[in-house]
Amino acid sequence: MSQTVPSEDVLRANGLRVTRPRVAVLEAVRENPHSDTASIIALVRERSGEVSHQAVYDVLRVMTEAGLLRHIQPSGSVARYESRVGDNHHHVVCRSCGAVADVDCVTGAAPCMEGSDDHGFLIDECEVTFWGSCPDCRAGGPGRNDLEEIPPERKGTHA
Amino acid sequence: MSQTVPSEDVLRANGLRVTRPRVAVLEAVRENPHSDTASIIALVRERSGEVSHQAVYDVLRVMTEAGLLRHIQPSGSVARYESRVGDNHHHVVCRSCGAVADVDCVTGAAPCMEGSDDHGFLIDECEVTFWGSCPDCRAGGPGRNDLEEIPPERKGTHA
DNA sequence: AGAGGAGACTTGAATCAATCAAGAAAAGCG
DNA sequence: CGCTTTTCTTGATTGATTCAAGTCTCCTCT
Repeated sequence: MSQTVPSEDVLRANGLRVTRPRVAVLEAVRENPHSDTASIIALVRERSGEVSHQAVYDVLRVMTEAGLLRHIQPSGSVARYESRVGDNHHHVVCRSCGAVADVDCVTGAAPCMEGSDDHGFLIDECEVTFWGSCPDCRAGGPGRNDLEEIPPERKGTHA
Repeated sequence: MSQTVPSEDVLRANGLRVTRPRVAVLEAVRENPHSDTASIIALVRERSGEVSHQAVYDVLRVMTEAGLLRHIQPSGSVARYESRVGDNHHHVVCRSCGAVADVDCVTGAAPCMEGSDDHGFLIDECEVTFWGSCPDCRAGGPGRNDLEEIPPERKGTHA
């Protein structure tokens, strides 16, 4: 896996300068996929001492534009980042605690591009988000955060 | 279509009190699908005189919980609402101007529920967002807003 | 029809993610 | 080794959304 390539090399290979904040952000996201910005800032500071929040925002934007990171933002959530890019995967989000997990899309190569009328849009990406409850929340288990229950806006869609 | 049912009746039928702000919000969203909250506030005030922004937020939340409205929020966008609920439709969003259009999902009844490993999540909804450019933006036409080009975070997904 | 009470609205302040701006620091080049 | 450009820091600001307290009004029950 490319996960073993040192972050410094990844940065250089993508034409990005190697700085302490950048290395720290990349490693934080690699090790903690789907983290939000606040968590990433905390992780970066643990790892690398004081770094301004602005630097983290800048780094996340630059690395996302470079294709090193992917930015996701389920409804009602703040921005989250992951280092798994370039493949064909989607996400499942827990309505109760906001937990996110990856879902490979196995239904053929382009299952969702078969939508009917595209209204003349030129489509380049299909993003799929599954909503439900995670194992911990269903069990009322330890992983359950005391977030407000996120209302299922329209249950039964596709089910 | 149910579009012809008076908004007052729709509210009553769903156990919601009939008030001036509620009627105005429902009609505004019916006539302007995919509007954001600020636009809805403006439309409501045109239609019905001064109404507090808080009232509009409250009404939108209550009507969404009641299943009368659906709330969508593509990455990087503010909350948007539509009155088309209960069916199996998705959205295509323009990266340049943010325009949203409806897309029926015709690939069988539950095309996207066939994701592989669901990590133990109990899934109740599958939300699909297509990203691309709308006809106006491709033409550089009059519909083009001067929004910053939203970077395609990972082009080619599913295409 | 009128009163009571729960629910809805208004006003005004607060929160919080995210962005903007200007100057200081440092990465990488020659 | 110094220069130039990019990046980082500091501090302020924006803007959507939420919170809180008080007033109003829709609906029901008599």
